[in-house]
Amino acid sequence: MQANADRRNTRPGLDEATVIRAAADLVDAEGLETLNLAQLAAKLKVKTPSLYNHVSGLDGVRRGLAALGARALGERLMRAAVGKSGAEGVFALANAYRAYAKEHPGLYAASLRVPEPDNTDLIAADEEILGILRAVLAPYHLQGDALTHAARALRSLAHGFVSLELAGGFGMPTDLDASYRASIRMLLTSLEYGDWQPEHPAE
Amino acid sequence: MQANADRRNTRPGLDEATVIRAAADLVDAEGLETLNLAQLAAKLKVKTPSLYNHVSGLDGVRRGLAALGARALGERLMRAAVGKSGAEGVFALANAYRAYAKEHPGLYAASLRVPEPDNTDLIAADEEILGILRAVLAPYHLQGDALTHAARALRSLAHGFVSLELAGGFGMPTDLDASYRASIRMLLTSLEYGDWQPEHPAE
DNA sequence: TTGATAAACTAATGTGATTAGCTTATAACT
DNA sequence: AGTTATAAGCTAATCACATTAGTTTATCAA
Repeated sequence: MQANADRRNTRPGLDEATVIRAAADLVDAEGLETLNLAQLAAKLKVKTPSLYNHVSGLDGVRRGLAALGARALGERLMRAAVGKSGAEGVFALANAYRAYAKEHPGLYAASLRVPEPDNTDLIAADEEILGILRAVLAPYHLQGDALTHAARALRSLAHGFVSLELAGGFGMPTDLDASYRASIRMLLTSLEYGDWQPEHPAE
Repeated sequence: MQANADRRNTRPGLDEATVIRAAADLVDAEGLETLNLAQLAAKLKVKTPSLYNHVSGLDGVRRGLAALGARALGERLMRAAVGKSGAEGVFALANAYRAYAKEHPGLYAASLRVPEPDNTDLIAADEEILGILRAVLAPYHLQGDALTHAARALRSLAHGFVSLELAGGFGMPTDLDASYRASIRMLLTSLEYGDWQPEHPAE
């Protein structure tokens, strides 16, 4: 029973994590939409039905990708933001967000699906991302719901920019790095200026 | 030749616009991902292969949806922004953007695909949207690339917020309308404050 | 009335997901 | 060492859907 606690399985067998990781490589290289089990099985040197021993079909793979993608993004943001505060922290966060999405476009897209209530991994990872944003914004001493509003604005801006960039939605050739920097700076200016809140903090 | 100019065709025949419109209804009701030709054909009381007389398969439908969606969004924005300027115009635009995306989630999502160079309708519609944004931001007298940066920031914020909202990406229950309003106001505050530009306008 | 055209249809093919049921390597236990 | 249960793999079959080929037929122009 507990004999297997300290030993690697010698069978060339797969497990769920391996399948999901392989799928992640595929979607980053080929796109999320064209993901299919035949290609995934071939990459793992296995026949398609064998995958069902480890994941619940194609949708199970997608659920796993969502959780993995959100977790990886969270780790990346955490690493970028640790030890930084204020404007420096916000810029570091925003740059890490964009860099991650561009390095892992398929996995990033996969993480944006509506979370099923039973996908607790995904939900937890989403909450951690939100927590990091809030932590970086903490120095601005936002009152009440203002911190939530600001965190949502920052996430929306980062996600929206990257998502439009990847979708080719910015027609013009004007430098995208400069636009992103400027966009983040606009948000920061408001936070520093402090006068954007409708219901002004009581005191 | 010109005998048909003033008369409706009595055959129950379809045309491309009718097919795309029916597809638009479907994707708004059922989602973009699950769109399929069998369902679309059934809705039009026709067998699946008959659709190929009017559109180039499923991908042709998707291309048509992208163009229709972008055009409809542009019209909506235009109607919302006409006659308004400054902060009022920006809010009207942002609210119209969000309302449109929530009323037509499938069509909105369809409009975000990477535009093929030959999809001139889509490209033109995208440019018109950008033009409306720039027009509404004109009163802020932004110099050089700053107008482009601001337009991109506004689009990114609106798209990002709505897209995350539709994807269930905001876990918390805090009022979404208030967050959206606050996010837009942050952008506006920067525009009015004016001090967010790195390369400050020369004069 | 007749012939051309376009739009519909049926039939067939291919890809991909999924399920059922069989086979066998591995690990636990004698 | 031998036995057995389990889990992981496999083949075969089914179903849904997209797409193409080839046929039929309604409409329009002569």
